[in-house]
Amino acid sequence: MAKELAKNYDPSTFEDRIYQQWMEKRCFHAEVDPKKIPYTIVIPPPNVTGQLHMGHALDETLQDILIRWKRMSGYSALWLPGTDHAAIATEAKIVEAMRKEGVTKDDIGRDGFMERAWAWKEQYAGRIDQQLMKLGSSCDWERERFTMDEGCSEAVKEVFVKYYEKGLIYRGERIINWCPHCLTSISNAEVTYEEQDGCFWHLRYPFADGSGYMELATTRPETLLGDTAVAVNPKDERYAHLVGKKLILPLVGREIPVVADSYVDMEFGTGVVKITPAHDPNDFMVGQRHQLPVINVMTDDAKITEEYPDYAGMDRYAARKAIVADLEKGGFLIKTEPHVHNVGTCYRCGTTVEPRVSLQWFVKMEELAKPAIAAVRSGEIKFVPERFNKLYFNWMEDIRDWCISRQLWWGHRIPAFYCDDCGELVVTREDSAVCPKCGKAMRQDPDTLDTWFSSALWPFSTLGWPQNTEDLQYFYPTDTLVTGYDIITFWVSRMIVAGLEHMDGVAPFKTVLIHGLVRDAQGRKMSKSLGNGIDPLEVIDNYGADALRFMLATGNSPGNDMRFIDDKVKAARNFANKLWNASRFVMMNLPEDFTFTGLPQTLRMEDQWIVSKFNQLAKDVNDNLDKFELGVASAKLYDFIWDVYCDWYIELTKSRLRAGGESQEQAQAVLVWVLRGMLKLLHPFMPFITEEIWQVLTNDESMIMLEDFPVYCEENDYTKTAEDFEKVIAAIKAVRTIRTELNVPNSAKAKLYFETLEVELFSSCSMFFENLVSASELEFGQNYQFKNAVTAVTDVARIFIPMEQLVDVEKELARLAKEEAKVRKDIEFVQKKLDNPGFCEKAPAQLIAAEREKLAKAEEKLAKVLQSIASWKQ
RNA sequence: GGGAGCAUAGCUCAGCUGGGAGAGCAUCUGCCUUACAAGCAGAGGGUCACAGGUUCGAGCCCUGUUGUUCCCACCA
Repeated sequence: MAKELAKNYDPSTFEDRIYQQWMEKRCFHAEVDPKKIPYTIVIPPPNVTGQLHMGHALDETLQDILIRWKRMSGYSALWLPGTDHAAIATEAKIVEAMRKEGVTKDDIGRDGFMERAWAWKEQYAGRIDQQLMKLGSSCDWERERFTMDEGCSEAVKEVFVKYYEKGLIYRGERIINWCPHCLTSISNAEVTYEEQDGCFWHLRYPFADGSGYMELATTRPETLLGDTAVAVNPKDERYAHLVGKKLILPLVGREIPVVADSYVDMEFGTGVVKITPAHDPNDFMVGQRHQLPVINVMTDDAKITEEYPDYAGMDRYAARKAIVADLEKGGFLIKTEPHVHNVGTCYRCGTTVEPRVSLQWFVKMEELAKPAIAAVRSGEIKFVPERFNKLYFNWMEDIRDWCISRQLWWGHRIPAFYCDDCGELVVTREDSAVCPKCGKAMRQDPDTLDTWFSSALWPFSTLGWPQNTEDLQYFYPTDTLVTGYDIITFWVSRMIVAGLEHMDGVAPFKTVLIHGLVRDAQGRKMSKSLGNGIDPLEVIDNYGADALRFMLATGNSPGNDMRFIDDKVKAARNFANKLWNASRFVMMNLPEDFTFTGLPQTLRMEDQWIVSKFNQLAKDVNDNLDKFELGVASAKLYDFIWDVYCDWYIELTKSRLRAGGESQEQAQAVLVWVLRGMLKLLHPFMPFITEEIWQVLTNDESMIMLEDFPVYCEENDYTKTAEDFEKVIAAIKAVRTIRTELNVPNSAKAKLYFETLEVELFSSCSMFFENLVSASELEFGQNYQFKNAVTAVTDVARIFIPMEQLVDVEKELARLAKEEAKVRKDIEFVQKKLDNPGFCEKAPAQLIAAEREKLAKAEEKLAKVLQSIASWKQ
């Protein structure tokens, strides 16, 4: 062989080189694998919160495994990378433009905005690229450049205008969280709730007709100024007769109605709620349902407006005091009691958030959601695992209109223009607009769109839509989406909606593979504030990309969270090391001029056994990948490579490799055949090491990445021989156990005496007993009578190992007694089952037959054990 | 308050449509057996959270309980 594997497995010596080769040979590009059957995979956008480094590694790994598998299986696999590469690019462009115009962060009024934006651009995006590379992700780089193009913005404008023209987008009032200190709106995620001590003021609101009053309680008496109704539950019999009556609002004197709304909790307080649509999100919704006026009583900095001279200019807390005092004076206050409640505060300055009505853009979701629900219900789109359907349906069936405007400085700007003179509104694809009424230049809406608005378009916007490109026609719909369950509602559902709406009712993908989150060793979410995030690049430096990939793919099931535990990566690295050394062993035992020509014409029993086992493995791996059971597939590979190939087959061939002649050549060919197959099956999971070994092993221009993926094939099925050979393995194990238990050193050879009907089988395998259990010789006979021999018993054989000097009679009898008890327990168990008439009547015939066979075997074994015991007692 | 997940060996987790509980790590015992001590050969270790139910048969299906995590909505 011209090349050799290094003595030690050190991924850092070849991972970068291998990746460069993939790039140079353009393995990631479509032309390598002509468009036969499209198979595209989607990747989720990197979340801008920037906490999911390891989450990314998981996404990328799972996708890449599927892609490599599909590609090797003869499909054209393509990975369209994340949208927010585009978002990040957009952000950076905006920042750049602002810099040019001399806009500073003071002008923007946002903490560290510039810094953050640039940090993302320069570090975050860059790190993602680095990570993709180090993980060996088979991303199509040319396509990625495309997503970073302006095409996305065009798609966004197109969709916005289309929705608007169809009446699916509207501008409306909505309650948002407003920070009176920072003078900005803040998103729900930026509100932190904390428990605060407050009061519960019980008030009475008199009826307009003077017929008494209604009692209610509030924690925010100052909002009374904006009350426009009082609500009770429609089922509440206490108040049913009062619905529709008018009340006089204390201190203000305004007439307000009593309305019935199911939002009211009958059990809580008096069951009566004052409704202040302008200053409470729930009240706002009640107000909408009952067409109540919205009366804003506060200014931007949370002071009472001019409309209420008595309190004008007072801070909300000062106003609260004044109003409570006035209520008491007027006899409207019944009582005050202490009350602890959750109050939203601004995460930045800690100021209590004031809900505030403002004009926002919305997408009407109800109609759009219907086909999206149907697509999942009909099975056109499948969630894996299926239980995530529920999450999706819960969200979609209870959907609210989607507020898409954000008061942020980055992102796609809303393509709406206002005329400052006449108030005219124009929505257009153009970058500027002139007022159609007064001909003046119009002002663009300063708000930007929710990130998910553009992300929702991702499956087609990245393919060139709204142009009807060749790529779009060919690659839409994509095939599989791989993402975490935490963004099903944000992203997945909206992609489905947008896909159906804009692509003639064709859903954007067929399968959504949902994975869990990667948590830290204590099971906590990785987060910046906790500082418990683990950097995948560091892990790769320590253990190699293959180890990280394998660890992420194995040992967990779809949709469940996993903990990141260093020892698990170490175990994966050890596995890689095992494969490395096994490969090295095989290559060391090949002649200089070895050429691989497939399996030899004739196969010995152990060859048929391994070939048959491998055949089954190929089937299992494919089947499980088909079901997206990546964890099962990788576990099967692990077991086969470590236990079957390394610990058994290689050991079995060692003597043949020394023997020379035909047997040696056969063994070499089979070793290489199985090794090549294993490497291919493992390649999606551990791309670097398999590629490196492959190239050294084949020593030609081929790349494993472009090889065909092994599949089950009929002619490699030797189930019968394999079963026979398992009997030999069982016997070897039995002898081994005994020798180890008795602490017999390997150097102590002993003759083995077999009592069995399978003389031919065992005698043909005598070599294995010599090599693996230090047998000096095998002898076959009947009714052996040994005074000082231990007995290894299997279903089909009794094997005597005479070693007088080493054997303690008492101990051996104890051991045999234990064995007897075990077998008897087995027999009893099966017997009980077979004695049960219900079992025999109702269980499948196949199972009953299997149980009978089991019983027969156990009884045979028992007889053998008893025989041994008897011989000792003589 | 609504919904969902999880509960299996000391630890981390598998266990696919119900047919005698598995892996890795850790522990114990032997091995430097010429690919591998990041290894080899063995061993011990589980009332599958608890209580009922369905079934010939339940870790798996149903009901309830407890603990735990997450998502959504948040109490005037």
